[in-house]
Amino acid sequence: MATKGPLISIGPSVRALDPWLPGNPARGKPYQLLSDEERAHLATIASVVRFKKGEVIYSIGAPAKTLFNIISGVVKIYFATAEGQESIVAFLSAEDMLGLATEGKYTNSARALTPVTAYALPTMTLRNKMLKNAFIEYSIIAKLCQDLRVAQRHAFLLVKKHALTKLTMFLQMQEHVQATEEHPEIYLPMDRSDIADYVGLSLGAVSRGFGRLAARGVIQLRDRHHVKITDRKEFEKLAAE
Amino acid sequence: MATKGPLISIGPSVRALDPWLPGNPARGKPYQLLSDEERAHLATIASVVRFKKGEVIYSIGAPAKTLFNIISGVVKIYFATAEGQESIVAFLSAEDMLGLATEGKYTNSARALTPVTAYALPTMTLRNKMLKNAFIEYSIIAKLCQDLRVAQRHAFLLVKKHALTKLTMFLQMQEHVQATEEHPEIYLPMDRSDIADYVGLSLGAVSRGFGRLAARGVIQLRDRHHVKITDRKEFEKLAAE
DNA sequence: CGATTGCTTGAGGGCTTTCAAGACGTGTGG
DNA sequence: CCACACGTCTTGAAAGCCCTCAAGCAATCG
Repeated sequence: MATKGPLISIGPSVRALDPWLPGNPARGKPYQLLSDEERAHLATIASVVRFKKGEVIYSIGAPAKTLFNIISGVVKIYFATAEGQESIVAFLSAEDMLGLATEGKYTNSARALTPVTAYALPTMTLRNKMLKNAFIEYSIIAKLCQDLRVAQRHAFLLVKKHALTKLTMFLQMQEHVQATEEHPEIYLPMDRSDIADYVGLSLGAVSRGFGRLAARGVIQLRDRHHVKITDRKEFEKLAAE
Repeated sequence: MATKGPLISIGPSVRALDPWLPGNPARGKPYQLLSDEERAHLATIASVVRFKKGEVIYSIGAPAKTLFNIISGVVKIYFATAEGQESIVAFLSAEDMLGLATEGKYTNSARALTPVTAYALPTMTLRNKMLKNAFIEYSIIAKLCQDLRVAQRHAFLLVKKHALTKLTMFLQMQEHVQATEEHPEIYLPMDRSDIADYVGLSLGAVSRGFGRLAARGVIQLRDRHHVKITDRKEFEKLAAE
């Protein structure tokens, strides 16, 4: 975070892989698609907003006046059914965009899981900018392709039948997004209930699942939010079902 | 299909809802985002290709030299695990785009479920065109937002626990995409096995599920590929879980 | 018209879900 | 700083649903 501070302060950040260009500067890792000038340009129409832990950022159906670009913190995107059940679509963090809309209305809801700082971009201003600046658009296309792949992987996870497979795949995804390797511990900002809603299990099954993984020596739980993988071989095997 | 023929012959088609513009010419239905000139322009770099029923259109990991835009027919997009299990990501038909890639490699596989006709657009040419033409890009952004919403709805379906809920939601989605109302029958081009792979059930559970729905009088099966909803109330209730 | 593929239906087993009670942790107020 | 109270998590037992395996049946294709 601290190392990214100065970079992010330039303006909104869109980090992704180019859908079509083979090979890239960062050897397989998402990289910044916007130039410093473009980011500074976007910064002129953006404002910085903050949300407290647990605060609702926007609700499904509300007028989508704003597109958000996360600077720091973690956000969950979710659907809420009338019966109070909620299905979590994604967990987003720094450099992700949120505020997916259709015809000017948000198509899902968002809530801060930790204190969140973000750029708020007025959609209509942004839309006008985009229609004149192909580079900004291209970066958004790349990001959307990325989001689509993540969503497909999520669906792939949800199809799995065994709780341990779902959980290990979930941990894989979290580990992957926290690209800070050399840091052998995975941080889980969300609570058990959120994990359950994301992987499609009951709260109890998630709890039992972590317990079984720990008992087998596959993972180690420092506390409820910090996991370390202690048997990589078995871990990968479970994730591959 | 026949009615769309002449329109489509103009060139590639991108039909979607504008993410941010509230209200639209077609009152809530996806509409053509490209002008006739832009479509004709894209047609100059596109070629028309055909695939037989069951034919593989592209495979995961292969160089993504082509982006496809379906003219007619139905395609399934899927992941295949090493163990032969496959998870279906989406069913696509006329006016949809396929060929999602990352760094020049396809990130999933595609197969024709029916005979398919499509425009083939060379990705590198298209990429260059896009970086110069913001309107083409904007239409692709709108389409990607649409795809993302569909993917999220798919995930929402996959979380459901009961077979009947999954099946009725699936039928709802099919009914919705075949916007040809006044036509009280839903056409299912895919086989039971594909449905199973899409909704995350076993083949047997899908078969039993359709059987139970028919027995309850909720649906009526003319044959394996044609369903009619006979009890809308109960149908909606099941879909809402 | 025959053969292959896809679909239906059956029975048993396993895993997760539910429902519920108790342990843990955290945050607040005294 | 401690104690309490609330929310979160863990753990337990019974029940339900779907999965697996398998055999018989329909439908499609050559």
